[in-house]
Amino acid sequence: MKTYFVDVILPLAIAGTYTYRVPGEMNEVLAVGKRVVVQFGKTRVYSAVISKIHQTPPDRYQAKYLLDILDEHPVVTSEQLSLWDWIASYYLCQLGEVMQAALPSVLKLASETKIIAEEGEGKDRSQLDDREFLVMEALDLVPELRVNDIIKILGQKTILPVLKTLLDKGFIRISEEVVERYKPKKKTFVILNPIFDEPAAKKELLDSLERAYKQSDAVLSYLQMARTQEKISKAELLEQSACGSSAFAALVKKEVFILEEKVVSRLASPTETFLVDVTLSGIQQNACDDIKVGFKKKGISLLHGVTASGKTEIYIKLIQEALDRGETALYLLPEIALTTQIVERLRLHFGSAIGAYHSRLNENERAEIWKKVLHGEIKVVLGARSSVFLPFRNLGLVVVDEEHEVSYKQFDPSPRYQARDTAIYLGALHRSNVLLGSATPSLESYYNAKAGKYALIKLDQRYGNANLPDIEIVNLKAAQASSSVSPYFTSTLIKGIEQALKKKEQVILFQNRRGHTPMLLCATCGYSPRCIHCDVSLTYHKSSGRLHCHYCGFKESLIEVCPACGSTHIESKGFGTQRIEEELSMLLPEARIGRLDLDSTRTKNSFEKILDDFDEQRFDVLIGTQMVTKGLDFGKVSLIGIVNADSLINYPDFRAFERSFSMLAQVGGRAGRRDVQGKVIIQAYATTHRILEQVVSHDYEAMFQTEIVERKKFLYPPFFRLIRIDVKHKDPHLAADCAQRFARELRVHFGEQVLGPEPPLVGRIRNYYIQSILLKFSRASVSITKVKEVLKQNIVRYHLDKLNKGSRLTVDVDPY
DNA sequence: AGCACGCCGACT
DNA sequence: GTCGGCGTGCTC
Repeated sequence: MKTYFVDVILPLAIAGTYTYRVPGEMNEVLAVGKRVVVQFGKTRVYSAVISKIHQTPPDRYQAKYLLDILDEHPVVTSEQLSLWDWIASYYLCQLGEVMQAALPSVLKLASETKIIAEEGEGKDRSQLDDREFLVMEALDLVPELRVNDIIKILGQKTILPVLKTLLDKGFIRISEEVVERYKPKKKTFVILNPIFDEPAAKKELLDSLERAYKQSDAVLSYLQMARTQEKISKAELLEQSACGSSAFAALVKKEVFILEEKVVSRLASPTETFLVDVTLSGIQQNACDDIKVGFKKKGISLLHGVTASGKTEIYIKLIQEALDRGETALYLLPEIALTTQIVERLRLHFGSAIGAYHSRLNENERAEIWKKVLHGEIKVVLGARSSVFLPFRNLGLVVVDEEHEVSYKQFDPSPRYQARDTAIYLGALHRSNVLLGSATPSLESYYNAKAGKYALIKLDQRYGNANLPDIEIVNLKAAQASSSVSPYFTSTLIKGIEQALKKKEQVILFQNRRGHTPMLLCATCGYSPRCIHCDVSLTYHKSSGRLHCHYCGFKESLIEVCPACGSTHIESKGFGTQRIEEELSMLLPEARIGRLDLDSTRTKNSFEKILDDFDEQRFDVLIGTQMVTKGLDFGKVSLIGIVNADSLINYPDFRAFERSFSMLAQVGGRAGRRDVQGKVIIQAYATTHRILEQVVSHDYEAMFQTEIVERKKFLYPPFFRLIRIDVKHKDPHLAADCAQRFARELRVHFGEQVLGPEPPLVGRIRNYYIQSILLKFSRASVSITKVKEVLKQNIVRYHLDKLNKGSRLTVDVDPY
């Protein structure tokens, strides 16, 4: 018999794979992509994924045996394993971290250590001490104990020495059991015993129940329900009839009803496929044809279509065509754009073939989607960032909508992957077509398209010929004048809101800052309250009446008196959505106002609730952060107000102008859909800023041309690749020392391409001081694979150096 | 990531 | 003295 070994990926942030020996009896069922149970270290048991099967025994150590194989069929496909490999090497992270991000945690398993009394009665317990005796006594009562139970019994935390001696003396046994946490949801269904099928038998039954009112009602309700539905669940029947659970139990005992347990789906019951044919307008059809030509020529097409130009219909058409060819499709959207609106719209076309995958699903729902995609029951995935990790088969089309969205980049935790770029790689793996879509493409993608890497398709007419909104810029200086009613609102914006309300139209106000007052400042000494864990000033939140840190969540009560100088003269600087809401309700008391930001959408369905209420005009003005910019389609919005555009433009980041343009263009696009001519009012101090001018003239091309020149001049993407390395330490000096040393080390290889270290904008988060090193490599002249190889070696060496202990390194490839 | 091992302060 | 604190190093 052959002896096999397997390399497995563990769900840990550990370098490389680990090799285990396969017990002969498992040889037959071995397969790459199956989950296995392995012991790792002395006590821990994990579920790992087989990445390779071979016959080479490791020479440096004795491999442990696999404990078990969990799956009958692989749950991870070979394409997924290739994708994991690519992510780990491209984004410089561990395979195990990718696995963590990819697999729903239900498919990873929990190990539970159980303690069982060793067989063999009558052992002499007199040699045991009190603690050991207590454990044994507890084991007399229950067959097994878990570590946590023993901690409770003994009332102390370190119980392992106790267990160890018990183990050595042969009193107990330890069983590591891996528990599969995914439990299919089961429902109990009721069937009337077939012996009552005949009408005569039914009558007899009901007669016999004449005196049992509740029981007869249950039967009658059942018969009525059976007319309209195929299956009747116990819960439904009990709800419909006057029958209580004891009366019901009696019927079951008499075998009038027969119970049946069935596995049901946790996912909302899908409506059947409608197969509504999408009819595209002539312009849409042309774009669609061009996209397909682009697929043939380049494999990737970029659809640059202005807001409301009907991109979604084109996506639906292309997805339908992929399905007709027997292929599957992935439709990626940013998290906040994934509303029930869009899911329902696609469900109308694709019925049960569609599955939505996003952060609001619970773990069991995720696992269910995973399995359905794997088995081909779901053919279209509509999902956020992490849906690139699903086990697609025969993937024919990948659509990345709003491809410019920065939220496609995961920042924390590792893997710090860019889902758009990962989707492109995924597409290449499956040889599927990739379509990127946006009203304001990222400079990177647009540059790639212009350079001939992607096909470029434009759609510059709004659907149904709706006009582009009229954009006006007003100077905030006017609001600062003494005669003004408010420092935040110009009279132009206030009048605009009043007019819209008069016409029963709706208004969206955009302020890219949550909270109430971002900064409090003592007018006497200049003191401002800061977070005790991070280097940021605290934001006042009116709802809680406290000061919040937006980085670590720290909260502190509001100060009335300056703790530094005792002055009571404390001024507020800056303003967030809460302040705008407050101010507006004073200026226009009759307006009904709603707010959409991270704070108002904390609870499960609040996001959808606010949007629904707004859509049904239960309030007139929606104030929000960038959440309001995403793919929402409200027919009655005629005015969009940007409360302060400077805060966007002045953000210290090389993408600030690009991001400002797309945000403003996107918010603006919410105005005047369908039949209303939209208006956008932008308030700013820097009214002549070129970005604002480009927004007014809806001139993406001009924005692209000016920005791309800057990017080239200052060595930024798309011409240069960036890698950001953060060195973190609890001690500020050691953070600086470690970073300096590492930068010096890197300069040996990369010279001038290494910038820094320097403290980032927020120099301390959660009590860790940060120093950033930035690497810039020319795309044209540097092999990034080689760079990453060298970088990897240096990172390994960094961790070996004793001088660096206590510090942490994070690497962010293509940072945003 | 855990968890053992090891070395140090503060209490039954 | 031991308990339990955290720092360090290893896991096929």
